[in-house]
Amino acid sequence: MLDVPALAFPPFAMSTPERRKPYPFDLIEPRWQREWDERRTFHVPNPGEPGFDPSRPKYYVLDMFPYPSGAGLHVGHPEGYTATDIIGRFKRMCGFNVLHPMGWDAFGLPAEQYAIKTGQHPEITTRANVAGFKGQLQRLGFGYDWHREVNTTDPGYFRWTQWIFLQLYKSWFNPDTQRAEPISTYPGGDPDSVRLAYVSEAPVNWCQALGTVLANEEVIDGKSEVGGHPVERRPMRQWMLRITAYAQRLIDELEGLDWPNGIKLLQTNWIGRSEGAEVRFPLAPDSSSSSSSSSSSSRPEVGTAARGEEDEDEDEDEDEKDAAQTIPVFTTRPDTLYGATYMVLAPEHSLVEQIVTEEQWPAVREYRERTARKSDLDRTELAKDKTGVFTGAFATNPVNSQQIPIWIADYVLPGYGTGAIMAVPAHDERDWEFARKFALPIREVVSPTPTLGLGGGGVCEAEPLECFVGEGFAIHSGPLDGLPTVAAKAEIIRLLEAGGLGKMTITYKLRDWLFSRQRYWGEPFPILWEAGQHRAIPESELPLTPPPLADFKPTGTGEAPLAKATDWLRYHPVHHESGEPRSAFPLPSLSAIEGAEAPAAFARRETNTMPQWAGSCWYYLRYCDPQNDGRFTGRDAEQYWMGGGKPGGVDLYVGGTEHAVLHLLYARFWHKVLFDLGHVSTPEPFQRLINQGLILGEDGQKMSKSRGNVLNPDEVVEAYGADSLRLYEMFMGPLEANKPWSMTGVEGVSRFLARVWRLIMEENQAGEWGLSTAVQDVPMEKATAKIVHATIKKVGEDIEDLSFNTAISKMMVCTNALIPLNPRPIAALRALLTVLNPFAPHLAEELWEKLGATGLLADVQWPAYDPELLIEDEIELPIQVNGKVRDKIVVKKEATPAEIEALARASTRIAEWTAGKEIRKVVVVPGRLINIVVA
RNA sequence: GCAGGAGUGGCGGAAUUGGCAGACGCGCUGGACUUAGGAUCCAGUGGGGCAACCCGUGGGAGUUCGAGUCUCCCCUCCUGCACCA
Repeated sequence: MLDVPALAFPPFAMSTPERRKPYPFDLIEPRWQREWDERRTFHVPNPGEPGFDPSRPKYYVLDMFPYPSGAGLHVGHPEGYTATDIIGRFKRMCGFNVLHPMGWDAFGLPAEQYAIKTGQHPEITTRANVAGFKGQLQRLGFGYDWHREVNTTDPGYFRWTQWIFLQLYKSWFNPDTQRAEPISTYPGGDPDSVRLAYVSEAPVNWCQALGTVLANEEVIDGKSEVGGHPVERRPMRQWMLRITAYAQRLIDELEGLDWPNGIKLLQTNWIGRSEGAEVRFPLAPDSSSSSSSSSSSSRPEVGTAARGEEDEDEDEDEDEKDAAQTIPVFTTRPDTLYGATYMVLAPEHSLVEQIVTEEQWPAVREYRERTARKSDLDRTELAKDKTGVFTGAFATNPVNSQQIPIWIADYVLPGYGTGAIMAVPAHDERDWEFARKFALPIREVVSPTPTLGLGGGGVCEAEPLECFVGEGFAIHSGPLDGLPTVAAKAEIIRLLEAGGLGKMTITYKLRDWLFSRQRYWGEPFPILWEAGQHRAIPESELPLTPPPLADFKPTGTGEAPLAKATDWLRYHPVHHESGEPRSAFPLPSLSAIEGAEAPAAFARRETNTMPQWAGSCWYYLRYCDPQNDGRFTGRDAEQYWMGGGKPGGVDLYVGGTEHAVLHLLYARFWHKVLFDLGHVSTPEPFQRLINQGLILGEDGQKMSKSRGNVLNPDEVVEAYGADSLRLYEMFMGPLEANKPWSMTGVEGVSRFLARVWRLIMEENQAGEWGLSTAVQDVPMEKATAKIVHATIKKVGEDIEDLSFNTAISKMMVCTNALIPLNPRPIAALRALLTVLNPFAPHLAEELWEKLGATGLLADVQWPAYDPELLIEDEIELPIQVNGKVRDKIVVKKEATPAEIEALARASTRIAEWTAGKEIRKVVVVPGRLINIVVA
C-alpha cells in the first residue's frame, strides 16, 4: 500500500566502527525479540480457541499494511507502526485482548515492472521483499501477532478477494431500500444494467507507458500517479464497480466516525454532492430538421467522435430522433433559467452528430478531433482561454420560448451531470468568459439587492458590466421576480416539475470505479465470456490463479497479458467430484470460442486483472480469521473483533494521508456492500482514524532519492538501537505533523535511554555492567512518589491521546528526578520501566529482569496512580499587578480566596507596585493566580 | 480560484484549553572529571539592558482584570481539489 520507490541509501556518515555504545542495546534487543517470539507473547487467540479470555474487552489496532518494495523499510514506516505498537502494548497491559496484525499488499506494478526488467517472476521478487520487510519489522520489536500475517498474493487470500468481487457481481443497489441486494431481487429485465460490478465501454484513462488503464483517482494532472506517465482517454471495454450507488451513504455515514475532520471533508468533497435541477431544453424545430441532413447519423461510441465519419449509415432511426427532441442539462442554479442565453454540449456528447448543421459540421468535427487528442492536462491548462464551436442548432428555453444557440466547448465535461449545460453568462464566471469571447448575449436575472428591478417582469436588454455569481433576488424572470435565490430555486423547480420540463436532481462528482487493469500481477477476474456474454465461474472453483507466464509484458495493444496464456484462457469446467479439471474435454480453437456460435460448454476467461486496491479493501477482515478456508473471515471472529465495541469496527487505524480518498473510500464501499449482504456486522470498517505526518529529511525537504536526503532505518538501528529509533520517531513531535529528521535528536533520546540504563546499572573498572548499588528496596519519599505517580498518570493519558512526544517528555522529567537519588527506590524504577515499556520495550524488559522480576514486563498490568499523592499541600501562586507578575506567594491548598488576597496584599513587593494607586479590583483564581488591578 | 491545516527561542516542539510563554530534547556557553572527549556529570541559555526594568507567540485592531489561546482584518507557508455547471 505504501508504495515506496526503490532508493539507494547513501553511506551512513555518523556511524564509525569504534563508536562505543551507551548501553548494550545490540545484545538486549535480539534477545527480547526472540523471547517474545518463542513465548508467543503477542499471539491473541480467537473466540473458541484455547487460551481465549472472553472476560477481556477487545481492541483492534491496525496499520496500513505496506507494499513490500525492494528498497526495504523507509523511516516513514516505523512512525505509524511504532504508534500502533505503543497503543497495542498499552491496551494489552490494560487488560484488553489486542488484535495487532501485519501483512503485505503485494500485488502491484513495481514487482511486475521489476519482473519485466529482469525476467524474475514477481512471485519470487515478492517473496524476497516480504522476507526483507518482515525481518526489518521484527528487528524493531513490534508486537505483531505474526500468526495472522496475510499476503494479498497468496491464493488462500485472493480466493476471497475474487469471492467478494463475485458478491458485487451478483448484487445490485436497490434505490428504494438504499442497500445492496442479491441480483435476483431486481425486478427489471436486464440485470447486467444494475450489477455492482459491470462491464462498460466508456472512455477510460489509458496509460501507454504502463500498458494499462487507470482509475480516475490514479490520474493526477493528466499523468499516472505511478511514474508520472502521460494518460489519454480511450474507449475500452472495462469492468467497473458501481460505487456511485453508495455516494450518499458514503457521505452520510462519515458522520459518526472519529476521523480527522480534514479527511472527512476530503472524502465529502471528492464525492461532491450537488443539489439542483435537470431541465429539458427542446430542440428548436428548424435545427431538428437540419439534423436529418447532417453527414453523420450513426452514433459512434462516446469519445470516438474522430471516427464518426468512417461509418456512414443512411438508416434513420426514429427512436434516436425522438431522443434528440430534448437536451437535458443539470444546473445548481435553476433560478437563473431566464438568463440562459445559449447552451453548451461537451464535444463528446452523443447528440452532437444529430443536431449539427451541414455548414457547421466541418468546424465541429475539427474541434472534436482536437479535443479528443488533448489529454486531461491540456484540457485544464487551457482553462483560462475558452474555446468552442457553434453547432448551427438551436434549442428553446422552456420558460420563455427563446431560441438559444447550441455550442460545443471543452469546458463542459462529458462525465458530469448530463454533459450539457445551459449557459447563464451573467451569473457564471465560465459562461461569462465564453460569452464575452464569442459575443453571445448576456442577460441579468439576479440582482444582489432586492430594490432593483422588482416586478419588472420583462427582459432587460442592457448587459451587465460584470458577472455576479452570488445569491440575490430574481429579476427579469417572470413568475420568479423578487424572490430571493433560495425561494426562486424552489419555485422554478415546482414549475418545471408541474410542466414536465424538468425535476429536482442531485448529482455527484464521484464516478464509478474503473476496476480492471491490463496487468499480469493481480487477481484474475472469476468471470467467463461466451457468445459475448459474461458470467461468474462457480465459487467452488476459487481461487482462480493466474497462469504461469514466461512473458508478462503488457501487450501494448490494450489487451491484457493473460491473453497470452492460451491454455489457461480456455475454460475447463471443473469436475466437481474430484475437483480436477476434465482434461479430456476437447478444446475448440480460439476463434470458435470467440464466435457467436461457440458451443455453450466452452468459454473464454476474462483476461483483465484487478487493481492493487482490491486486496487492500478487505485485509482488515481477513486478519480476524486469516486461515479460514471456508469463508472470507469467520463469523464469530468477525463479530468479536469488528463488532465488539459500541460503534464497532477497527478501533484505531493509523496510516498516511495519501490514502484519504482512494483506499479509505474503496474499503468503505466494499465494507458497506458486505454489510448490506449480511456478511459483516458493522456498516463502517474503521471507527477511529489517525494520519501520521511525513518525516522530512534533515534539510526539511521531502525525502527523495534525487535530493539525497533519504534515511535507512537499519542504519539508525545499527548505530543507536531499535528502542532509540522508536522513541525518537515518537519524540519528534505530534504524530500527525510533518517534521524533519535530526540525527542529533536521535542521539538525544539515545542518551535518555542510556540514563535509564544507568539508573539501574553501573559499570565496574573492567567495563562490565552490573546492578547499581544505589538500587535498593526502600520506600519512596513523598516527592519521589509524587513525580512517579504524576508520570504514570501523564503517560497513560497521553498514550490514549496519541500524544507520545509529551509522554516521553514526562518520562525524561521523571528520570532526571530519579538520577540524583541514592538510594533509588526499586518501586520507583519498576514504575518507570512499566510506563516506558510500550515505547522502548527491549530496554524495559531487560531492566525489568535485572530488577529481579520473573515474568515478562509485556504481561505486567498497567500501574494505577494514586491521585492523593498528586495533590499539592502548598501551592505557589503568582501575584500580578495589572496582568504582570510582580511577586509569588506560597499558600496552603485549602486557603480561601479571602486569605489568598490578604496574603497578596501583605507582600511588600506588591505594596511597592500598588503604592499611591487605587486598587480597583482583585481577581483571585484559586490554584492559579492573583491579579490586582490598579488605576 | 475554492477548501483544509499551520505560523511560538538558533532548531524540533510544550503550554491543564482564557491564567507564571518557552516543559522536554537538540544546539550553544562555561565548568568538573580526564592522556583525550564527539563519553559522562554540574551550571547557564527568548531578546535588550550594568541594573531596576522593558520587550516578546507572523502583522494590525478588538473583547477581557488577564489572550499563544476568543473575535475581525491582513500577510506567509504547507496539503488537497481545481472549467464539476
